[in-house]
Amino acid sequence: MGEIEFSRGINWKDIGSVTTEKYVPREIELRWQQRWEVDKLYQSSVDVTRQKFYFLTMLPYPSGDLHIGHWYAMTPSDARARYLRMRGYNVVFPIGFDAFGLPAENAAIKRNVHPKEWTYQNIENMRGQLRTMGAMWDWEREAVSCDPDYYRWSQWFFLQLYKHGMAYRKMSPVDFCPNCNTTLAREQVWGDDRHCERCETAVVKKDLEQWFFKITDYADELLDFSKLDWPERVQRLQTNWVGRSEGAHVTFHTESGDALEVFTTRPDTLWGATFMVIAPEHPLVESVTTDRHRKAVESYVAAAVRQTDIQREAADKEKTGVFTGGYAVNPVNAERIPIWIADYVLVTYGTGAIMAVPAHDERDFAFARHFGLEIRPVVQSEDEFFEADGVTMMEPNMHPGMMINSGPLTGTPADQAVVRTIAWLEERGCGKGAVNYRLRDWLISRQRYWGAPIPITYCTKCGAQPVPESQLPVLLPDDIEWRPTGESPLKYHPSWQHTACPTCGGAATRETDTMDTFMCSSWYQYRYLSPDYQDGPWDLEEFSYWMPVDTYTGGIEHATMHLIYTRYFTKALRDIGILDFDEPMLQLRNQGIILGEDSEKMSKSRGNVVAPDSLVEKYGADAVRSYLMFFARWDQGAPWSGSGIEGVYRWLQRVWRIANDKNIININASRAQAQDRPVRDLRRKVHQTIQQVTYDLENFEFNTVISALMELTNALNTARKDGMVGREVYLEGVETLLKLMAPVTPHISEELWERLGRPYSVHQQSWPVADAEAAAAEEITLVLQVNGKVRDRIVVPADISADLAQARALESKHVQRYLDGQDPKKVIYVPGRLVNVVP
RNA sequence: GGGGCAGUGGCGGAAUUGGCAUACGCAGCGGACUUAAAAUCCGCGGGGGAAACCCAUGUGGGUUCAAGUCCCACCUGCCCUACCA
Repeated sequence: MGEIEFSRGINWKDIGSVTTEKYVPREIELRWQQRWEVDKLYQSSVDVTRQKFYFLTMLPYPSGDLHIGHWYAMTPSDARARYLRMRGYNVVFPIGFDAFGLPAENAAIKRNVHPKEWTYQNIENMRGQLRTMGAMWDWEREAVSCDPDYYRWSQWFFLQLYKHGMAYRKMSPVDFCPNCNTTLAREQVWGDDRHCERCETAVVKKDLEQWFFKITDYADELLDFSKLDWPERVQRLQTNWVGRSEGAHVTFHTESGDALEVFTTRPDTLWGATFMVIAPEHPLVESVTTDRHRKAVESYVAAAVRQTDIQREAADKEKTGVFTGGYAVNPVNAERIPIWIADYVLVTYGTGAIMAVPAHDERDFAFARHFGLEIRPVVQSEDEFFEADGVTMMEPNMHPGMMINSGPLTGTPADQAVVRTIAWLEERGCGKGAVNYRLRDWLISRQRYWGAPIPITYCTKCGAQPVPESQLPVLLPDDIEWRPTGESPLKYHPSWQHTACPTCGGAATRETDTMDTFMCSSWYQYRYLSPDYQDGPWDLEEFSYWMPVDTYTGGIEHATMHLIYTRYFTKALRDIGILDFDEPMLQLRNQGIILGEDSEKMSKSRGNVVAPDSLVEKYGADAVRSYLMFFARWDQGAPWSGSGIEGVYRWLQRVWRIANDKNIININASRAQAQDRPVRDLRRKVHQTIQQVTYDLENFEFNTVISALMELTNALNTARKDGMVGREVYLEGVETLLKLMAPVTPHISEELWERLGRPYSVHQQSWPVADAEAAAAEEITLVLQVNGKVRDRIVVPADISADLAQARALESKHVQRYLDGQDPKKVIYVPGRLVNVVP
């Protein structure tokens, strides 16, 4: 190891031009981080004379360790926030923790550490790790969702929703994760095997009394993205999630007179309904079933309910079902059609009952063939020359066509079929146009301890009663035993749930379920602005100045969870009158995912996890930050490369050298001596780089920010060696480079800025403005093509006229060779780029 | 089954409005410095060919003076969704 020491010694002796010490990132980074903090450099405050900018990145969950993915999400966002600050905006860039949730409780069960202790320890640890990034967080605004000061307002919002009829309790079949021992929202159940978003265990259905928010009231409004600059992909995911479909509600009647309503998108096929199917859980199962069929029906229903969704929804599963013995009457033609029960009809969608039109629906067709039911075509497609026939048809006809066999509507052309049928139904009062959504109300009850208690009490006399606002927060008790029973541990606390009814004062019990953590993260962007405010969820002065969020960044995995909930939440608060805008976050951008070096998803079990802490230790935060911006398109992500980071580290060392080099002082004495051409070339590069970096930061194209900065560094390095540009111009270049680097690599920029003797702080400088004249090329290389193929290149003045450019092109020997002495048929001139000669 | 995104050197990627394909970097090769190595610096770098040139952006067509970029079909990979009436 002594050899290394020795080699370091040689370094300074041999390279005469280097007269300063080496770049030791950790040393300068720690020093500047402390200085910025002492100076409160990044503390933001309301200033109505300035244009505000609220820049937000999704708040982290305090898992205990800052992952490289956090860095990837946060440092480019920080760079852009810093850039906007230099552009003169009053920027707020807050941070906090989404601190309630299952992992804390699982740690408690596994390692016998209190969830609270586990969470706060992790937060403390992550605060330290976050500080190493050198981001411009305003720590004064930090909010932690498990603080009573925070969840008090989560509970308060619950009460507001409750009072306005937007929160309700209902018994319903819900998704339950047997591993996490809690119910889940529809949004937290993923994949074709219907697994828990967190632990990947297959969910089961349970009938439970649960609390819901009426997000479905906002289904249509959630489809409106006109006020938002959000990625198409997120818009599409949310649109599909809401799943709006237009059609009609049609009321059939059972023979005993019960109304049996169905939803259909194809009312025009009503005359082709040959049977009905209701879900096994449908309320009419009991009454439509005849005694003769009761036994078969009961066993089918019991089996269906026992099955998981996975089994029921297996795509290639053969259709199953059972006849009830009952019949319904088709309102359009008074026909008597049999009522079946089948699990392909879902009780949770539409009305839980369908009219089956096997001639024009794949599922109904398969079912009808399987059970030998009638198939009656009622639509004849224009391109079908054969007679539609239910006995011979091989597959249902899904194509548009003219209505046939449809009584009074026979002959209606395809483009009017649906509209006219609905009008006809409405006239007769047996149906009406309707819209149905896939979206379901947001289930917020969780049978877990580590969450905000739902502020409701149950009184034997008065029923469910909201906890009075003056009694908030309903505190979580600390002394608790964790038993994964499928019920909230709060239920087993000896005294906590017993309380007095707020209405009659009699004995009452508290709701023991806690709230979904997505409730806490639906409004954190508001609390950040005044986290210590006691008289309301926020300080109106801060709120009205900063809101809404101008730019929001985070992962796309939240498209149909957090991002849909927080939009809903804002709209609900607007309608209650608590705030006055429609959307919480105006611009959204998503980062991609970093994979391990083996191109696999990073995981401890694969052993391919990249630890940011050790990278920072080795290369410094600035190198890690710039590498994360450089190595991939930010919105796409890529596999990590351990050797790649060496490249940006080398770049920073080169910057260090060119800015520190004491020869700067001697780089030719004056502008007079400096050579005109190299001066103009260097200045052009400097101003082109300003244009490029500005454009790229505006557009979230961080990888090309770094390559542009590298190119400028290379140009400065060449200029330094050639020694032909003069001190003044060289320094203009170095200073501009440092300012352009400041958002990306805040520490080294600040250090070198100071070493150049410039006034503190580089982060308080204004963003360089490109001089368009300096950036403009004087000479351009004109590409000469014949028939679109490059044959020659000539250097011409940038402002060359079209005529002259074409003339010069035709003079070229290489062009003439292809012309064979003939006049060209056509000559195309693209100014500043090329001449294409077509012979 | 349905929908979407992507495919460019050995690798990550660039090409902003249809106009020089491969910027920037990694890895590699050659050189300088060194007793040697590391570090650093300089240079080379899609494939074929002696050269003129030819061929290359997943494959095959098309539009155009000109296509990585636009259109059609297909292949591969990834993501979302899934009996949604």
